[in-house]
Amino acid sequence: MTAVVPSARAAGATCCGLATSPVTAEDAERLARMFKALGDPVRLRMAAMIAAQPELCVCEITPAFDLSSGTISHHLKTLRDAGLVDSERRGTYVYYWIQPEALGTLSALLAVH
Amino acid sequence: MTAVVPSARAAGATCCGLATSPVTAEDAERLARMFKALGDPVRLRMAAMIAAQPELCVCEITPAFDLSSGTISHHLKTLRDAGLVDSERRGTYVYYWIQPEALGTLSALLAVH
DNA sequence: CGTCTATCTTGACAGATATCGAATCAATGC
DNA sequence: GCATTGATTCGATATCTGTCAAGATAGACG
Repeated sequence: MTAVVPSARAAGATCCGLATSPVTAEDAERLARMFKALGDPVRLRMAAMIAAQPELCVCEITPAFDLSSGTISHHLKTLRDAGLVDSERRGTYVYYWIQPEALGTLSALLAVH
Repeated sequence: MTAVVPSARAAGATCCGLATSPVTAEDAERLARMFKALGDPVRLRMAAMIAAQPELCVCEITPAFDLSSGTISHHLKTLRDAGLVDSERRGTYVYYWIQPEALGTLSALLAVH
């Protein structure tokens, strides 16, 4: 509770996509699920790793964390269920990649304008 | 697990700020807390309401939800602790406003480029 | 000061979540 | 077919979270 008055507030301006998008109760459910998926440090780092490559094998994600393979799978499923990534098995390995549209939706929602 | 190959993947390109930002374990903690704060439908709608106004009285937020005032306070505190909003008491009422820089940080992180 | 109103805090609790280890499933290769 | 390796699913558990009801605070105003 600082006493500082942010510029956007002083200017009387609204700040971002959030302000103008129709965030109905249903929209909120779907969007909140995406934000929630990014709302865990492990999943956020996973998403960052995946976003940095065209696609990434689970076998490369697993050793980057000090977690059981079951837990890794669980987190990846959460990201996939939220629509932030998609995956495909190719032979022995499973590959994950980012869904840029989903990230773009969230980015636009938060973008200051 | 669709068989569709997203364009960004086919192009072999990375997709967003997430891909290039140094998301260390500490960064991830702080950023994940912000995403987590938006990861609840009630809080996301609250943030949207607040973002749509220069500032907003709790007395206007409360009646928009079918929740006890205690729960409303709890959610607002979560948003404030994450750095997404700030607040100030002015006489009888408490006003909340958005912290645009925080939203901007998250937006940039997800922005496709 | 006492009371009323708005907001926040506390205590309790049901339901969700992160995690592990074990079991299962999918491909590969012998 | 069987054993091996990579990944997911399942069962159990400890912790976290959203919620309410009740109590505590902060101002406003007689």
